[in-house]
Amino acid sequence: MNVVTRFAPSPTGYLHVGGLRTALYSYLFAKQQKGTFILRIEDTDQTRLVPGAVEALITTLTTMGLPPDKGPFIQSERLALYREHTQRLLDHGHAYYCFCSKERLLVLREEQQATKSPMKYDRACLHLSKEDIDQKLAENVPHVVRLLVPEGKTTFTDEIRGEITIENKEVDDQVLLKTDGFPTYHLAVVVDDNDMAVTHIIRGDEWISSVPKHIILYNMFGFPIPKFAHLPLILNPDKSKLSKRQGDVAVEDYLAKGFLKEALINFVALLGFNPTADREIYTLEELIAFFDLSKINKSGAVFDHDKLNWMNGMYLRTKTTQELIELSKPFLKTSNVIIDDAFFARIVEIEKERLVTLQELADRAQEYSQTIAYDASLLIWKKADTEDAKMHLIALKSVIANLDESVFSDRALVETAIKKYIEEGSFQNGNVLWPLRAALSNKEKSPNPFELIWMFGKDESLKRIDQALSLLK
RNA sequence: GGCCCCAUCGUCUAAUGGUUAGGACAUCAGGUUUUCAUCCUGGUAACAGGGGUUCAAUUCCCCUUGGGGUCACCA
Repeated sequence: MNVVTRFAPSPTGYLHVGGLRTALYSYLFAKQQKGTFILRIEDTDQTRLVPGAVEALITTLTTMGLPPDKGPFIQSERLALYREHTQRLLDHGHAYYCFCSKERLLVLREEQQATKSPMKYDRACLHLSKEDIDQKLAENVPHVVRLLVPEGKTTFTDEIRGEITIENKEVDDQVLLKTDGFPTYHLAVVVDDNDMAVTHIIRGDEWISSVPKHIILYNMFGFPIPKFAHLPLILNPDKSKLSKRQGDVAVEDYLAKGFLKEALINFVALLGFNPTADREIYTLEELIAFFDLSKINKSGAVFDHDKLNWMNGMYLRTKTTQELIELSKPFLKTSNVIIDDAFFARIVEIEKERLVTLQELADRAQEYSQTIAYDASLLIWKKADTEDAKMHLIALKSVIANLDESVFSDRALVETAIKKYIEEGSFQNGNVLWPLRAALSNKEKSPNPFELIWMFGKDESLKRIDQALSLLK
């Protein structure tokens, strides 16, 4: 049997990280089984249309390396299909018209809440006479079509959780077709998954309780029932369902902050699944090879930003300088950093190993291309004094001024030259290197002075030392 | 509240009817180093509780507790 999975988000305008993982797992499984990965847009709620959302979704999915094999199928373009199926249900008495107003439903719900009885539709419209119904229909009274949930219970086997049974009396007579003629999720999802021959429904845990409605529909239509795999939720640090209120949830936001798609994919893949338990870093290809629905965890996973940061740093460090330059271009642009290519290349080379995101590269570029305001006290090493710092900086000025340009081709050569000065004078490293580094960076923490000299070049280095010296009176 | 689901270090997780319960992130302490980062070494840290079953339970069963999800003409 040809495996078909689908990712079926509603078009909210961005891709939620939970959605990313759902899409990823669906993609991994389809690829591993040599099957088909479908994208379907669930836009049956006309009150929540977001312009451009479909395009944004496809763009993000594609840049994340998860392009669908088929689709996008747009539910709002398939209304006839849903109506047709609704009619079938009506004809067989599996569904019924409901003319109840929203006000009545609201009152009903409040009553049920007050009396602590089950929150279900009371089937007031189920026993309407044929004449009544025809008349209301003829008068265009607003109405919906509801599923007539049969008695009994519904059992299904989830690929991740095993057998689950829910009493049908717990299931509401779900609205299938809304007043506006659009289907609800429950109708559309069943009709479409069948129509598209989806074999494995991989989706979030929050859908588990509505599976009975779907199974009931599958049975009423006589459709074969697909496999279900409900993924554990991705959680906030407080263990609630990952939400906007507690940080970024949009994949686009992470991308914009300078997280790499590889890191995001890798990180999210490990939320609820552990391919081999002997390492943390996996390529997409490896994930495809190792993916196993039965090995997915049952419990929710907290989204740990610290680990994402670490992982992004790991991926960043595997990139070549040239790759990092390319990757950081959009960040330089949005941060309005104009910088010389060769200078930026050196910044990348040096900052590479202390990077967490690409945005930081743009930040560093900005800092290093600005003239700095000095904090004179920073120039003095804790074990030395002003006179000492001044003496060394003056001496170093001439050391650097006399360096051949060829020395600047290699960080190690710069280091050798400076170290030679230290050796010949039998100085302490700190006496020389601290003021030098501080003069160049005016930062308490920074790359070492050799790297800074190499990065800034002779002129800028001398200029910065001069500036520092002018403060040491 | 009804129903459903879940339960190993702070977090992500591995393993097993008999193990010193392993790894990673975070954290702490050392080493390297002028500082930071990297890197190296080491440490702290978990089987929610109670009953069973068993020669033996973290592992299997039950209960409790805790957490989560869901109860829309939203998905």
